[in-house]
Amino acid sequence: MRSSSKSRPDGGAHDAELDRQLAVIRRGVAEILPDEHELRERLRRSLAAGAPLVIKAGFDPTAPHLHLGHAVLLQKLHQFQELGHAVTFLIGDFTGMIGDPSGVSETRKPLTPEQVKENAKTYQQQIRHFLDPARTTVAFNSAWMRPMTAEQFIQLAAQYNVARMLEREDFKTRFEAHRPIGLHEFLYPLIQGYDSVQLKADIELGGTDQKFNLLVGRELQKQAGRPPQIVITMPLLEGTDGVRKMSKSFGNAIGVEEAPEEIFGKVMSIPDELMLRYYQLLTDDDLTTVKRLHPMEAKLRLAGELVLRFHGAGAAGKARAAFDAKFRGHAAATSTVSGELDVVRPVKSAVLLDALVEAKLATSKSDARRLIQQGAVDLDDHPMADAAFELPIGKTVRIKVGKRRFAELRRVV
RNA sequence: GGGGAGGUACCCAAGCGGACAAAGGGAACAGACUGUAAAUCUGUCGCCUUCGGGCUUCGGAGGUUCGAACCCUCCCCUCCCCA
Repeated sequence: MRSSSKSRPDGGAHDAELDRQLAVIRRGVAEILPDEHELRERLRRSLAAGAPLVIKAGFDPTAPHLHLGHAVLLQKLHQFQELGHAVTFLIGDFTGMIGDPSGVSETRKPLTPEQVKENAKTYQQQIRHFLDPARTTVAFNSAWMRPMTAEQFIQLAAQYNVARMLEREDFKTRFEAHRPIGLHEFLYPLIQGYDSVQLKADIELGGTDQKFNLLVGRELQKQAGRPPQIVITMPLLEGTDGVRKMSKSFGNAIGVEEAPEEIFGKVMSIPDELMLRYYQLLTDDDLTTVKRLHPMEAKLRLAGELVLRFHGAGAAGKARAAFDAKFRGHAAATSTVSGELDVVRPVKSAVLLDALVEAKLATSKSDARRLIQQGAVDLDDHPMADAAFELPIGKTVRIKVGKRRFAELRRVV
Protein backbone atom coordinates (compact mmCIF):
# COMPACT_ATOMS: atom_id res chain seq x y z
CA MET A 1 0.00 0.00 0.00
CA ARG A 2 1.35 3.31 -0.94
CA SER A 3 -0.23 5.03 1.96
CA SER A 4 1.40 2.69 4.41
CA SER A 5 4.12 4.45 6.32
CA LYS A 6 5.72 1.12 7.11
CA SER A 7 6.54 0.22 3.57
CA ARG A 8 7.73 3.72 2.78
CA PRO A 9 9.31 5.22 5.83
CA ASP A 10 9.25 8.78 4.65
CA GLY A 11 6.36 8.35 2.27
CA GLY A 12 3.58 8.87 4.77
CA ALA A 13 3.85 12.60 4.95
CA HIS A 14 4.31 12.83 1.23
CA ASP A 15 1.32 10.67 0.54
CA ALA A 16 -0.91 12.77 2.71
CA GLU A 17 0.32 15.84 0.93
CA LEU A 18 -0.09 14.10 -2.39
CA ASP A 19 -3.70 13.28 -1.66
CA ARG A 20 -4.37 16.80 -0.54
CA GLN A 21 -2.88 18.23 -3.71
CA LEU A 22 -4.68 15.79 -5.94
CA ALA A 23 -7.99 16.62 -4.32
CA VAL A 24 -7.46 20.29 -5.02
CA ILE A 25 -6.28 19.68 -8.55
CA ARG A 26 -9.13 17.32 -9.37
CA ARG A 27 -11.83 19.82 -8.56
CA GLY A 28 -13.88 20.61 -11.63
CA VAL A 29 -11.45 19.22 -14.19
CA ALA A 30 -12.81 17.62 -17.30
CA GLU A 31 -9.95 15.28 -18.05
CA ILE A 32 -6.47 14.41 -16.91
CA LEU A 33 -4.32 12.92 -19.64
CA PRO A 34 -2.90 10.41 -20.06
CA ASP A 35 -4.28 9.57 -16.60
CA GLU A 36 -4.23 10.51 -12.96
CA HIS A 37 -1.52 8.02 -12.09
CA GLU A 38 0.98 9.80 -14.20
CA LEU A 39 -0.02 13.06 -12.57
CA ARG A 40 0.39 11.50 -9.17
CA GLU A 41 3.80 10.22 -10.06
CA ARG A 42 4.88 13.58 -11.35
CA LEU A 43 3.66 15.21 -8.18
CA ARG A 44 5.38 12.64 -6.05
CA ARG A 45 8.70 13.26 -7.69
CA SER A 46 8.21 16.97 -7.38
CA LEU A 47 7.53 16.67 -3.68
CA ALA A 48 10.42 14.32 -3.11
CA ALA A 49 12.83 16.60 -4.92
CA GLY A 50 11.35 19.71 -3.45
CA ALA A 51 11.09 21.06 -6.97
CA PRO A 52 7.81 22.66 -7.94
CA LEU A 53 6.16 21.59 -11.17
CA VAL A 54 5.96 23.98 -14.06
CA ILE A 55 2.31 24.67 -14.83
CA LYS A 56 1.58 26.30 -18.14
CA ALA A 57 -1.58 27.78 -19.55
CA GLY A 58 -1.65 29.77 -22.72
CA PHE A 59 -4.00 32.59 -23.59
CA ASP A 60 -4.52 34.13 -26.95
CA PRO A 61 -4.74 37.85 -26.69
CA THR A 62 -7.81 37.87 -28.89
CA ALA A 63 -9.94 40.10 -26.69
CA PRO A 64 -8.93 42.97 -24.47
CA HIS A 65 -10.74 41.69 -21.41
CA LEU A 66 -10.73 38.45 -19.56
CA HIS A 67 -14.05 37.02 -18.56
CA LEU A 68 -15.21 34.29 -16.24
CA GLY A 69 -14.55 31.72 -18.94
CA HIS A 70 -10.87 32.54 -18.74
CA ALA A 71 -11.25 32.65 -15.00
CA VAL A 72 -11.86 28.91 -14.91
CA LEU A 73 -8.29 28.33 -16.02
CA LEU A 74 -6.94 31.12 -13.90
CA GLN A 75 -8.63 29.69 -10.86
CA LYS A 76 -6.97 26.35 -11.48
CA LEU A 77 -3.64 28.07 -11.97
CA HIS A 78 -4.27 29.86 -8.73
CA GLN A 79 -4.84 26.56 -6.99
CA PHE A 80 -1.60 25.20 -8.36
CA GLN A 81 0.17 28.30 -7.18
CA GLU A 82 -1.27 27.88 -3.72
CA LEU A 83 0.04 24.33 -3.75
CA GLY A 84 3.48 25.77 -4.31
CA HIS A 85 3.97 25.07 -7.99
CA ALA A 86 5.47 27.35 -10.58
CA VAL A 87 2.81 28.93 -12.73
CA THR A 88 3.57 30.27 -16.17
CA PHE A 89 1.00 32.45 -17.84
CA LEU A 90 1.79 32.26 -21.50
CA ILE A 91 0.52 35.00 -23.74
CA GLY A 92 0.21 33.72 -27.28
CA ASP A 93 1.15 36.96 -28.88
CA PHE A 94 2.68 35.14 -31.81
CA THR A 95 -0.03 32.55 -32.23
CA GLY A 96 -2.68 35.20 -31.77
CA MET A 97 -1.75 36.43 -35.16
CA ILE A 98 -2.62 33.05 -36.61
CA GLY A 99 -5.90 32.64 -34.82
CA ASP A 100 -6.72 29.38 -33.13
CA PRO A 101 -9.02 27.30 -35.27
CA SER A 102 -10.02 25.06 -32.36
CA GLY A 103 -13.71 24.37 -32.14
CA VAL A 104 -14.46 26.85 -34.83
CA SER A 105 -16.08 25.66 -37.98
CA GLU A 106 -14.20 28.06 -40.12
CA THR A 107 -10.97 29.92 -40.42
CA ARG A 108 -10.47 32.70 -37.95
CA LYS A 109 -9.44 36.12 -38.93
CA PRO A 110 -6.04 36.95 -37.56
CA LEU A 111 -5.34 39.89 -35.31
CA THR A 112 -3.09 42.79 -36.08
CA PRO A 113 0.12 43.11 -34.09
CA GLU A 114 -1.22 46.26 -32.47
CA GLN A 115 -4.35 44.55 -31.21
CA VAL A 116 -2.31 41.68 -29.87
CA LYS A 117 0.01 44.00 -28.05
CA GLU A 118 -2.79 46.00 -26.54
CA ASN A 119 -4.70 42.96 -25.38
CA ALA A 120 -1.64 41.35 -23.90
CA LYS A 121 -1.12 44.40 -21.76
CA THR A 122 -4.56 44.32 -20.21
CA TYR A 123 -4.27 40.58 -19.59
CA GLN A 124 -1.26 41.09 -17.43
CA GLN A 125 -3.15 43.47 -15.24
CA GLN A 126 -6.25 41.38 -15.01
CA ILE A 127 -4.54 38.18 -13.93
CA ARG A 128 -3.62 39.92 -10.70
CA HIS A 129 -7.08 39.02 -9.48
CA PHE A 130 -6.05 35.39 -9.55
CA LEU A 131 -2.33 35.05 -9.41
CA ASP A 132 0.38 36.43 -7.23
CA PRO A 133 2.45 38.52 -9.62
CA ALA A 134 5.59 37.88 -7.63
CA ARG A 135 5.29 34.15 -8.13
CA THR A 136 3.96 34.12 -11.67
CA THR A 137 6.03 33.92 -14.79
CA VAL A 138 4.55 35.74 -17.73
CA ALA A 139 5.90 34.55 -21.05
CA PHE A 140 5.29 35.57 -24.65
CA ASN A 141 5.68 32.96 -27.32
CA SER A 142 6.93 35.55 -29.76
CA ALA A 143 10.12 35.42 -27.69
CA TRP A 144 11.15 32.16 -29.32
CA MET A 145 8.91 32.13 -32.36
CA ARG A 146 9.93 35.40 -33.88
CA PRO A 147 13.66 34.71 -34.02
CA MET A 148 13.06 31.30 -35.52
CA THR A 149 14.39 30.87 -39.04
CA ALA A 150 12.37 29.31 -41.81
CA GLU A 151 14.72 26.39 -41.74
CA GLN A 152 14.19 25.80 -38.05
CA PHE A 153 10.51 26.15 -38.50
CA ILE A 154 10.41 23.53 -41.21
CA GLN A 155 12.34 21.22 -38.93
CA LEU A 156 9.73 21.79 -36.28
CA ALA A 157 6.96 21.09 -38.75
CA ALA A 158 8.67 17.85 -39.69
CA GLN A 159 8.08 16.57 -36.18
CA TYR A 160 4.41 16.15 -36.77
CA ASN A 161 2.39 14.83 -39.64
CA VAL A 162 -0.75 15.64 -41.51
CA ALA A 163 -2.52 12.40 -40.73
CA ARG A 164 -2.24 13.11 -37.03
CA MET A 165 -3.37 16.66 -37.54
CA LEU A 166 -6.45 15.40 -39.28
CA GLU A 167 -7.33 13.42 -36.21
CA ARG A 168 -8.50 16.61 -34.68
CA GLU A 169 -12.24 16.76 -34.83
CA ASP A 170 -12.73 20.15 -36.40
CA PHE A 171 -10.01 19.57 -38.99
CA LYS A 172 -11.42 16.17 -39.78
CA THR A 173 -14.92 17.49 -40.16
CA ARG A 174 -13.84 20.26 -42.42
CA PHE A 175 -11.58 18.00 -44.40
CA GLU A 176 -14.33 15.50 -45.00
CA ALA A 177 -16.80 18.19 -45.88
CA HIS A 178 -14.26 19.64 -48.30
CA ARG A 179 -14.31 22.90 -46.50
CA PRO A 180 -11.14 24.90 -46.54
CA ILE A 181 -8.44 24.42 -43.94
CA GLY A 182 -5.77 27.05 -44.08
CA LEU A 183 -2.31 25.55 -44.11
CA HIS A 184 -1.39 27.97 -41.38
CA GLU A 185 -4.06 26.46 -39.17
CA PHE A 186 -2.01 23.31 -38.89
CA LEU A 187 0.78 25.41 -37.53
CA TYR A 188 -1.18 26.57 -34.56
CA PRO A 189 -1.20 23.33 -32.58
CA LEU A 190 2.39 22.88 -33.57
CA ILE A 191 3.47 26.17 -32.10
CA GLN A 192 1.36 25.72 -29.02
CA GLY A 193 3.06 22.39 -28.48
CA TYR A 194 6.45 23.89 -29.07
CA ASP A 195 5.70 26.47 -26.40
CA SER A 196 5.55 23.61 -23.94
CA VAL A 197 8.95 22.41 -25.09
CA GLN A 198 10.38 25.87 -24.58
CA LEU A 199 8.80 26.33 -21.18
CA LYS A 200 9.66 22.82 -20.03
CA ALA A 201 6.09 22.44 -18.90
CA ASP A 202 5.21 19.60 -16.56
CA ILE A 203 1.52 20.28 -16.81
CA GLU A 204 -0.48 22.22 -19.34
CA LEU A 205 -3.93 23.48 -18.63
CA GLY A 206 -6.55 24.29 -21.20
CA GLY A 207 -10.21 24.16 -22.06
CA THR A 208 -11.67 20.91 -23.35
CA ASP A 209 -11.60 22.42 -26.82
CA GLN A 210 -7.84 22.59 -26.50
CA LYS A 211 -7.33 18.89 -25.87
CA PHE A 212 -5.77 18.12 -29.20
CA ASN A 213 -3.40 21.04 -29.08
CA LEU A 214 -2.34 20.17 -25.58
CA LEU A 215 -1.57 16.64 -26.63
CA VAL A 216 0.60 17.82 -29.49
CA GLY A 217 2.74 19.37 -26.78
CA ARG A 218 3.36 15.94 -25.30
CA GLU A 219 4.44 14.64 -28.67
CA LEU A 220 6.89 17.43 -29.29
CA GLN A 221 8.31 17.18 -25.82
CA LYS A 222 8.98 13.49 -26.36
CA GLN A 223 10.70 14.29 -29.64
CA ALA A 224 12.81 16.82 -27.80
CA GLY A 225 13.80 14.14 -25.34
CA ARG A 226 11.88 15.62 -22.44
CA PRO A 227 9.22 14.09 -20.23
CA PRO A 228 5.85 14.81 -21.80
CA GLN A 229 3.56 17.18 -19.96
CA ILE A 230 0.44 16.07 -18.16
CA VAL A 231 -2.59 17.54 -19.81
CA ILE A 232 -5.44 18.86 -17.74
CA THR A 233 -8.54 20.09 -19.47
CA MET A 234 -11.18 22.24 -17.87
CA PRO A 235 -14.82 22.43 -18.93
CA LEU A 236 -15.95 25.42 -20.92
CA LEU A 237 -18.05 27.63 -18.73
CA GLU A 238 -21.46 28.50 -20.05
CA GLY A 239 -22.30 32.17 -20.23
CA THR A 240 -25.24 34.09 -18.83
CA ASP A 241 -27.57 32.48 -21.32
CA GLY A 242 -26.81 29.15 -19.73
CA VAL A 243 -26.35 27.47 -23.05
CA ARG A 244 -23.39 28.56 -25.05
CA LYS A 245 -19.87 28.79 -23.81
CA MET A 246 -19.00 32.14 -22.43
CA SER A 247 -17.67 34.33 -25.15
CA LYS A 248 -17.69 38.00 -25.78
CA SER A 249 -18.95 37.48 -29.28
CA PHE A 250 -22.02 35.69 -27.97
CA GLY A 251 -22.75 38.58 -25.65
CA ASN A 252 -23.09 36.21 -22.71
CA ALA A 253 -19.84 37.01 -20.98
CA ILE A 254 -19.16 38.43 -17.56
CA GLY A 255 -15.93 40.37 -17.71
CA VAL A 256 -13.67 40.51 -14.71
CA GLU A 257 -13.17 44.21 -15.23
CA GLU A 258 -16.83 45.08 -15.34
CA ALA A 259 -18.37 47.30 -12.70
CA PRO A 260 -19.24 45.61 -9.40
CA GLU A 261 -22.98 46.06 -9.81
CA GLU A 262 -22.73 44.78 -13.34
CA ILE A 263 -20.98 41.60 -12.33
CA PHE A 264 -23.33 41.12 -9.43
CA GLY A 265 -26.39 41.58 -11.60
CA LYS A 266 -25.16 39.33 -14.34
CA VAL A 267 -24.29 36.57 -11.97
CA MET A 268 -27.76 36.84 -10.47
CA SER A 269 -29.23 36.40 -13.89
CA ILE A 270 -27.58 33.10 -14.69
CA PRO A 271 -29.85 30.08 -14.71
CA ASP A 272 -30.01 28.23 -11.42
CA GLU A 273 -28.71 25.04 -12.97
CA LEU A 274 -25.49 26.82 -13.75
CA MET A 275 -24.80 27.99 -10.23
CA LEU A 276 -23.06 24.91 -8.96
CA ARG A 277 -20.86 24.88 -11.99
CA TYR A 278 -19.83 28.44 -11.31
CA TYR A 279 -19.14 27.55 -7.70
CA GLN A 280 -17.18 24.52 -8.68
CA LEU A 281 -15.09 26.14 -11.34
CA LEU A 282 -14.62 29.62 -9.96
CA THR A 283 -14.46 29.26 -6.20
CA ASP A 284 -13.03 26.93 -3.60
CA ASP A 285 -16.29 26.69 -1.69
CA ASP A 286 -17.55 23.40 -0.42
CA LEU A 287 -20.24 22.29 -2.82
CA THR A 288 -22.26 20.25 -0.36
CA THR A 289 -22.76 23.32 1.76
CA VAL A 290 -23.78 25.36 -1.23
CA LYS A 291 -26.33 22.78 -2.29
CA ARG A 292 -28.09 23.11 1.00
CA LEU A 293 -28.72 26.81 0.52
CA HIS A 294 -31.84 28.27 -1.01
CA PRO A 295 -31.04 28.82 -4.69
CA MET A 296 -31.35 32.53 -4.37
CA GLU A 297 -29.21 32.70 -1.25
CA ALA A 298 -26.61 30.62 -2.99
CA LYS A 299 -26.65 32.88 -5.98
CA LEU A 300 -26.38 36.03 -3.90
CA ARG A 301 -23.40 34.52 -2.16
CA LEU A 302 -21.79 33.56 -5.44
CA ALA A 303 -22.29 37.03 -6.86
CA GLY A 304 -20.85 38.53 -3.69
CA GLU A 305 -17.79 36.31 -3.78
CA LEU A 306 -17.00 37.08 -7.37
CA VAL A 307 -17.34 40.82 -6.92
CA LEU A 308 -15.21 40.54 -3.80
CA ARG A 309 -12.50 38.86 -5.78
CA PHE A 310 -12.42 41.41 -8.56
CA HIS A 311 -13.23 44.58 -6.70
CA GLY A 312 -12.69 43.98 -3.00
CA ALA A 313 -14.90 43.74 0.04
CA GLY A 314 -16.24 47.28 -0.06
CA ALA A 315 -17.45 46.94 -3.60
CA ALA A 316 -19.02 43.57 -2.85
CA GLY A 317 -21.04 45.02 -0.02
CA LYS A 318 -22.13 47.95 -2.08
CA ALA A 319 -23.03 45.84 -5.07
CA ARG A 320 -25.15 43.63 -2.88
CA ALA A 321 -26.83 46.62 -1.28
CA ALA A 322 -27.45 48.19 -4.65
CA PHE A 323 -28.91 44.97 -5.89
CA ASP A 324 -31.25 44.74 -2.95
CA ALA A 325 -32.26 48.33 -3.35
CA LYS A 326 -32.88 48.06 -7.04
CA PHE A 327 -34.73 44.83 -7.22
CA ARG A 328 -35.89 43.61 -3.93
CA GLY A 329 -36.94 46.41 -1.65
CA HIS A 330 -39.61 47.75 -4.00
CA ALA A 331 -40.48 51.34 -3.23
CA ALA A 332 -38.80 51.65 0.14
CA ALA A 333 -35.11 51.45 -0.55
CA THR A 334 -35.05 52.95 -3.97
CA SER A 335 -33.07 56.13 -3.92
CA THR A 336 -30.83 55.75 -0.92
CA VAL A 337 -28.12 53.26 -1.64
CA SER A 338 -27.78 53.28 -5.35
CA GLY A 339 -27.27 57.01 -5.30
CA GLU A 340 -23.74 56.56 -4.08
CA LEU A 341 -22.92 53.90 -6.58
CA ASP A 342 -24.01 55.18 -9.90
CA VAL A 343 -22.03 57.87 -11.51
CA VAL A 344 -24.22 60.76 -12.46
CA ARG A 345 -23.99 61.27 -16.16
CA PRO A 346 -24.49 64.73 -17.54
CA VAL A 347 -26.70 64.91 -20.60
CA LYS A 348 -27.35 67.79 -22.92
CA SER A 349 -30.67 66.55 -24.25
CA ALA A 350 -33.73 68.38 -23.08
CA VAL A 351 -36.18 65.62 -23.77
CA LEU A 352 -36.39 62.14 -22.27
CA LEU A 353 -36.31 60.42 -25.64
CA ASP A 354 -33.02 61.99 -26.65
CA ALA A 355 -31.54 61.60 -23.21
CA LEU A 356 -32.03 57.84 -23.37
CA VAL A 357 -30.05 57.68 -26.56
CA GLU A 358 -27.40 60.07 -25.33
CA ALA A 359 -26.92 58.07 -22.16
CA LYS A 360 -26.71 54.90 -24.24
CA LEU A 361 -29.72 53.45 -22.48
CA ALA A 362 -31.24 52.93 -25.90
CA THR A 363 -29.54 52.21 -29.20
CA SER A 364 -31.57 54.60 -31.31
CA LYS A 365 -34.47 56.98 -31.05
CA SER A 366 -36.74 54.31 -32.43
CA ASP A 367 -35.51 51.94 -29.80
CA ALA A 368 -36.04 54.53 -27.09
CA ARG A 369 -39.52 55.29 -28.37
CA ARG A 370 -40.36 51.61 -28.32
CA LEU A 371 -39.11 51.18 -24.78
CA ILE A 372 -41.16 54.12 -23.60
CA GLN A 373 -44.23 52.75 -25.33
CA GLN A 374 -43.69 49.40 -23.70
CA GLY A 375 -43.61 51.00 -20.29
CA ALA A 376 -40.00 50.00 -19.75
CA VAL A 377 -38.77 53.41 -18.71
CA ASP A 378 -39.04 54.68 -15.16
CA LEU A 379 -37.98 58.12 -14.04
CA ASP A 380 -37.48 58.39 -10.29
CA ASP A 381 -39.59 55.28 -9.96
CA HIS A 382 -42.48 56.58 -11.99
CA PRO A 383 -43.24 54.96 -15.30
CA MET A 384 -42.85 57.42 -18.14
CA ALA A 385 -45.21 57.28 -21.07
CA ASP A 386 -44.27 60.60 -22.59
CA ALA A 387 -41.27 60.50 -24.89
CA ALA A 388 -41.23 64.28 -25.05
CA PHE A 389 -41.01 64.71 -21.30
CA GLU A 390 -38.69 67.57 -20.55
CA LEU A 391 -35.93 66.92 -18.06
CA PRO A 392 -35.48 69.50 -15.33
CA ILE A 393 -32.22 71.38 -15.67
CA GLY A 394 -29.58 70.73 -13.05
CA LYS A 395 -31.57 68.13 -11.19
CA THR A 396 -30.41 64.52 -11.00
CA VAL A 397 -32.96 61.97 -12.04
CA ARG A 398 -32.80 58.20 -11.77
CA ILE A 399 -33.71 56.45 -14.96
CA LYS A 400 -34.46 52.78 -15.16
CA VAL A 401 -34.82 51.03 -18.48
CA GLY A 402 -36.08 47.51 -18.29
CA LYS A 403 -34.86 45.50 -15.38
CA ARG A 404 -31.15 45.93 -15.64
CA ARG A 405 -30.29 49.23 -17.15
CA PHE A 406 -29.97 52.06 -14.70
CA ALA A 407 -28.46 55.48 -14.83
CA GLU A 408 -28.55 58.74 -13.03
CA LEU A 409 -28.74 61.64 -15.36
CA ARG A 410 -28.44 65.32 -14.88
CA ARG A 411 -29.39 67.69 -17.61
CA VAL A 412 -26.80 70.33 -18.23
CA VAL A 413 -26.96 73.31 -20.50
C1' G B 1 -8.83 24.28 -66.28
C1' G B 2 -14.22 22.43 -66.97
C1' G B 3 -19.24 21.92 -64.94
C1' G B 4 -22.93 23.08 -61.12
C1' A B 5 -25.14 25.68 -56.68
C1' G B 6 -25.48 30.00 -53.99
C1' G B 7 -24.74 35.12 -51.57
C1' U B 8 -31.69 38.21 -48.22
C1' A B 9 -32.03 41.98 -41.79
C1' C B 10 -27.86 39.60 -35.44
C1' C B 11 -28.11 34.01 -37.10
C1' C B 12 -30.88 30.22 -39.95
C1' A B 13 -34.30 30.73 -43.82
C1' A B 14 -38.69 31.96 -47.37
C1' G B 15 -39.56 35.28 -51.33
C1' C B 16 -38.15 35.13 -57.59
C1' G B 17 -41.60 42.03 -61.47
C1' G B 18 -46.13 45.53 -57.95
C1' A B 19 -49.97 43.57 -52.13
C1' C B 20 -41.98 43.63 -49.41
C1' A B 21 -38.97 47.00 -44.37
C1' A B 22 -39.37 41.82 -46.83
C1' A B 23 -43.02 35.01 -44.42
C1' G B 24 -41.30 31.55 -40.63
C1' G B 25 -37.86 30.05 -36.73
C1' G B 26 -33.94 31.24 -33.32
C1' A B 27 -31.46 35.00 -30.66
C1' A B 28 -32.30 39.67 -28.44
C1' C B 29 -35.29 43.47 -25.99
C1' A B 30 -39.82 44.91 -23.25
C1' G B 31 -44.49 43.83 -20.31
C1' A B 32 -47.22 40.24 -16.99
C1' C B 33 -45.74 36.35 -13.57
C1' U B 34 -41.32 35.55 -10.32
C1' G B 35 -36.32 34.73 -6.72
C1' U B 36 -33.36 40.41 -12.04
C1' A B 37 -33.45 32.27 -12.32
C1' A B 38 -36.38 28.71 -15.20
C1' A B 39 -41.12 27.90 -17.58
C1' U B 40 -45.38 30.34 -19.67
C1' C B 41 -48.31 34.19 -22.05
C1' U B 42 -48.20 39.03 -24.68
C1' G B 43 -45.71 42.65 -27.44
C1' U B 44 -41.38 44.71 -30.04
C1' C B 45 -37.40 43.70 -33.05
C1' G B 46 -33.74 49.02 -40.17
C1' C B 47 -33.60 54.50 -39.37
C1' C B 48 -36.42 59.09 -38.78
C1' U B 49 -41.29 60.89 -37.68
C1' U B 50 -45.66 66.50 -36.03
C1' C B 51 -47.72 58.87 -36.20
C1' G B 52 -50.27 60.97 -41.84
C1' G B 53 -45.96 59.19 -43.49
C1' G B 54 -40.77 59.83 -45.02
C1' C B 55 -35.91 57.64 -45.89
C1' U B 56 -32.09 53.69 -46.50
C1' U B 57 -31.74 48.03 -47.03
C1' C B 58 -31.94 41.99 -49.97
C1' G B 59 -22.97 40.64 -52.16
C1' G B 60 -21.07 45.26 -55.51
C1' A B 61 -21.63 48.43 -59.91
C1' G B 62 -24.53 49.45 -64.00
C1' G B 63 -29.04 48.46 -67.16
C1' U B 64 -34.35 47.05 -68.68
C1' U B 65 -39.19 48.70 -66.67
C1' C B 66 -44.29 53.27 -64.81
C1' G B 67 -42.25 49.89 -60.96
C1' A B 68 -36.79 45.12 -59.15
C1' A B 69 -34.74 41.43 -53.50
C1' C B 70 -37.00 39.32 -57.84
C1' C B 71 -35.26 40.23 -65.20
C1' C B 72 -30.35 41.46 -68.07
C1' U B 73 -24.79 42.67 -68.08
C1' C B 74 -20.18 42.95 -65.72
C1' C B 75 -17.53 42.31 -61.19
C1' C B 76 -16.50 40.28 -56.10
C1' C B 77 -17.09 36.22 -52.66
C1' U B 78 -18.56 31.18 -50.86
C1' C B 79 -19.65 26.07 -51.62
C1' C B 80 -20.02 21.38 -54.49
C1' C B 81 -18.53 17.95 -58.51
C1' C B 82 -14.91 16.61 -62.34
C1' A B 83 -9.59 17.04 -64.04
